[in-house]
Amino acid sequence: MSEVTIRDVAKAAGVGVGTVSRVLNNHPSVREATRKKVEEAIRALNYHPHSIARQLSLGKTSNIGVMAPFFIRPASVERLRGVETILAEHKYDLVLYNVETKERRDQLFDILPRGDMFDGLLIFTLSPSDRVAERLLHGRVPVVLVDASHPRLNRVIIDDVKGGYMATKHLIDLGHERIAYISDILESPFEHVGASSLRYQGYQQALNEAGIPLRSEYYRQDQHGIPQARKMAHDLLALPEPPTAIFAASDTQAIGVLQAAHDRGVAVPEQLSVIGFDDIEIAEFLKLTTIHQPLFTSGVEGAALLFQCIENPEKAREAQEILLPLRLIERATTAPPGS
Amino acid sequence: MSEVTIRDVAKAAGVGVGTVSRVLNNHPSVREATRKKVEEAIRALNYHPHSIARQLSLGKTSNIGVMAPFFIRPASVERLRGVETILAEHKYDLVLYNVETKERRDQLFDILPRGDMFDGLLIFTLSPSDRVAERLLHGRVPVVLVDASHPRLNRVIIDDVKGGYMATKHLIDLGHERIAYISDILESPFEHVGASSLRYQGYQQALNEAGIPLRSEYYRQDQHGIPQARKMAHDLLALPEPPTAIFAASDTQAIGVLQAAHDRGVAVPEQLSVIGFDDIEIAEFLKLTTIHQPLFTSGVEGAALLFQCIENPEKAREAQEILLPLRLIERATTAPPGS
DNA sequence: CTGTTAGCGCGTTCAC
DNA sequence: GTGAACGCGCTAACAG
Repeated sequence: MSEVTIRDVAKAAGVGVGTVSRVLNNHPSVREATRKKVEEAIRALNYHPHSIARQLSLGKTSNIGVMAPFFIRPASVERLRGVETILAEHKYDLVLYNVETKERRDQLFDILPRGDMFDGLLIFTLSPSDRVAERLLHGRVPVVLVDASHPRLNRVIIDDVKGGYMATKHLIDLGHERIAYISDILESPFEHVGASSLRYQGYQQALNEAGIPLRSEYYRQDQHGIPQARKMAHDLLALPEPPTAIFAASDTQAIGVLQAAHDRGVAVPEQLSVIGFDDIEIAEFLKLTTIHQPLFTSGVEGAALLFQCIENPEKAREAQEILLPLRLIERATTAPPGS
Repeated sequence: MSEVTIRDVAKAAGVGVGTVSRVLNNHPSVREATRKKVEEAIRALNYHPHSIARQLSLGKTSNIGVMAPFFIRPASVERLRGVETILAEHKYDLVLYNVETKERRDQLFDILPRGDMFDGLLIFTLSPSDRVAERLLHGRVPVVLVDASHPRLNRVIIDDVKGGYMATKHLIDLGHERIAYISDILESPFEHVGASSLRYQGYQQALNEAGIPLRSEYYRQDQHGIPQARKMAHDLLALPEPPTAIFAASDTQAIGVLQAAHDRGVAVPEQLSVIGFDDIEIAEFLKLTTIHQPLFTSGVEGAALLFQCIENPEKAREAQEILLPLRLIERATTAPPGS
C-alpha cells in the first residue's frame, strides 16, 4: 500500500498526470466529467500525494519549526500550546527541536537558518548573538523570537527587569528587608537564557531604590529544577541571618523553596514569604504568590506574527517587538515579615 | 543566501555534482585532494544540502512522527522527553501531531499511515480501532503504540487494570470501605483513551474481592483537568455519606481533589485519603500517594522499539508487547479512615 | 577515482 | 480542457 503515485492514478483514470495534479489542487480548468473520473481513481487506489515530493516541487513545507530549550518545562509547554492553536488554524505541522546542551544549540543555530524542513522558525528562550542573528536574518525563512530578544529580529517578550522589580517591590512593600533571590545559572550563556539575569537586575534595582544593601549571600544560582531550588533554599535558611523572603526566578523553583521551608518547619508566609515567576497552572493550587506572564498568549502571538512574516516577507525585516504585560498575583505565600 | 545548490558547489570546486555528493556523504572513494577542494568550496559558499531534496532522493526523512492527545499533559510531556533522548542519539528530529478533537484524530489516522514526512510513527495514548490498526499495519512506516494497545501492533504499555486494583486495594487494606473513583470521561472513545476505564475495572475488581458493594454515586467522570476534578470531589464530599477515600485516575485530578478537601476544611489524610496515578514530578512535592508508572521510560522504550523496526522491517510485524512495571508509592495522603 | 545521467513524486508551463 | 516535457536538489548507478 501507499506506493501508489500520481502516475498510477493517471493511468487508472485514463488521463495525464497533469490532469490529476489539477484535480488535486482543484484547479478550475478541468471538466466536471474528468474530475469525477479522477476522483474515482484516487479513491479506488487510496492515493495520497507524497508530501515530500510536493514540498520539493512547491518550495513550501507547511511545517513550522520550533527550537526550544527544555521544552518539558511547564512554561515552554504552555507556550507550545499557544503555538499549536495557531498552527492548527493554518493547517501547519510542528517540527520540534529540543535543545538541552550548548553544542546542540549551536548546531541548530548553524543548520536551522537554512530553513528547509519548515517555512518559518520560532525560537523560544534562546537569545541569539549578533552573529547568529545575522545568519537568521539572511536565512531562507522568517524567524520570530519568543521569550528571547535581539534588536534586529521579530520578537514577543516581557519586561523581565520590570518583572524582577515588581516581585521584589512587593516584598519590600510588605516590609521585608532580608530578601533573597534564587535562579538558574546566570553565567552560562545557555542556561541563563537571559530572563533570570534580567530579573536579577530588577531585584537589585528595587533594593537600591529602597536603600536596602545587596547581600551576596542572599543570592544563589544552580541548574533549574525543584531539587536544586530546594537545596538552595535550605542553604539560605541555614544562614546565621536567614532571609525573611525569597524571590524565585520561576514557579518551579519556588516549589523547591516551599519544600525546603516545609522540611525545616518554617511557616509560609508567617516566617518566610515566597514569590515565584510565571504563574504556571499549579501555582494557583499552591496558592503561590507570583508574577503572571502570558505564557499561552506568547505562543499565540509568536505564531501569528510568524505567519504574517510568511505571507508578507517584508514584515520579516521589520524587527517588531511585541511586549506582553506582567501582573502581580497575590496569593497566600507572601505576607509581612514575622506576621 | 542559502539558495546555493550542489551544482554551484560543483562549479566552484571545478568538479561534478556526483563528487560533491560523495564528499557530503563521505564516500570513501574520493581523492584527498579533491575532497579538500570540495570542502573548501562548501565552506566558502556556506552550502548546506537541502534536506527535502535529500529526503525525496533517499526515500528517508530522518524524522519520527509522534501523534499524541493533549501533549501538554505532564504525563505526555514526560514520555516525549524519553522519546527525545533516543531521537537525539539517532540524529532524528521530532514531528509532533497534537490531537485535541475526535475529528483531528481521525484525520491523522487517515493521513499518517502514508508516512511521508517521517520514517516511523509513535502513537501515544490513542488505541486504534481494528480498521485503523489494519491501515497502520499496511502503511509505509513502522508504528509503535505507547500507552495504547492493539493486539496486532507493537506497543509499550502498563497493566492499567492492575494499577486500578493496586490503588483500590491499598485503600481497602488501610480499612476504607467508602471508596470513590473519579476519572475523565469513559464513554468518549476519544477522551477516555482506554486507561481510565481499565483502571475503573481494577477498582471494581478490588471492591468485589473485598465484598464491598459498588456504589454508583461514588463514581464520577468529567473532562480531564484540575478544576473539573475539584468540582467532582466537592460533589462527592457533599454526599450525605461521603467517601473516606478517593482514587483519582491521574495525579492531575488528584490535585483537584486535594484542593476540594482543602476548600472544605477536610483534613487529608485524617478525614480523607487520596491516591493518584502516574507519579508526575510534583506528586512528590505534594506528598501524594500514587501509583508510579514509568513515564519517561515508556518514551525511551517506545522510541527504541521503533528504531528496531525501522532498521529491521520484519520486526514491525511482530506486534511485540512491552509491559512496564507499576509501583505503589505510599506518601502522606493516605491513612486509615478517621485516623 | 570522477563526470554524466536517470530517477525520487509532484507542480507547472507550453503546445495541442 | 488536457497531455507531454521539464525542473525542484539530491543520490546512485553507470560509464569512463
